Amino acid sequence: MKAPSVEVDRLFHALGDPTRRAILDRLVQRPASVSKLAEPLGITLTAVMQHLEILEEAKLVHTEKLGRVRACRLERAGFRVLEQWIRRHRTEWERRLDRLGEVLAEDDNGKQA
Amino acid sequence: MKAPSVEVDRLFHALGDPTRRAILDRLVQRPASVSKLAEPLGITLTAVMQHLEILEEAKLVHTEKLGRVRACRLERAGFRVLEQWIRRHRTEWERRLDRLGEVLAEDDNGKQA
DNA sequence: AAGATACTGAAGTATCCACTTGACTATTTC
DNA sequence: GAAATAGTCAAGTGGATACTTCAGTATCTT
Repeated sequence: MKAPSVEVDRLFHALGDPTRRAILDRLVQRPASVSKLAEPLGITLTAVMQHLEILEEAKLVHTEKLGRVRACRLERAGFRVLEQWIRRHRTEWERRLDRLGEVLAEDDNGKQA
Repeated sequence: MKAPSVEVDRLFHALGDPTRRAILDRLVQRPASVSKLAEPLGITLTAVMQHLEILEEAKLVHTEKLGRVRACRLERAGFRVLEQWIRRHRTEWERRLDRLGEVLAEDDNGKQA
């Protein structure tokens, strides 16, 4: 019954590339066309397109072709998946780390021998 | 003045692999040795070691060799980087998405023509 | 001390990934 | 309608990545 992690895979993979995070940072400022996005990145249009596909699959970006221009903007869904993943993990994670803290404190006492 | 993104790179890259997330999920339950981690994964010890190196570089896991066993446990730092990244981005992200929402609402009105 | 256990290191492989080139298509704009 | 613009498609390349095997090396255990 475990959720298929493919969604999370795609998300983290998308976020794992600095060029893609740069694109996101750019789109936070304002929506943009593919060529506007490519300009400061120093890579070809084609490469940007490929990044955009990955960002779209991760539901971090939505694009839409209007005339000859492809308009790109942020999408909410991907970011929600990220927040959910964190929320779902934070609790157990913190519990485990707290328990660890206790153990390590004991270790430190023991270490004085 | 931009923070070097190499830390975030490592983090998202580490989280982008399902085997590594499985290892983390395992370590949330309890600390474990390399072979205990390898057991349910169906891959070699060596492969697990390689994943562990990546998780260590991302500061998600700490390992320590005790006798002939390498003890693996969660580490706080990586998770903190993740939470910080989100916190730092959430605000602008939400602002942008809200503004988008307005624009899209307008579009929807316009669409009725 | 001999054997088992738990890794470790080096090297190899197959696949993926970011990126390119170059030829092409669809839209403006003149 | 010709030229410029904005993107698209197919194919290829080089370097990472996720593994593997196999031959060690420490560290228990008996």
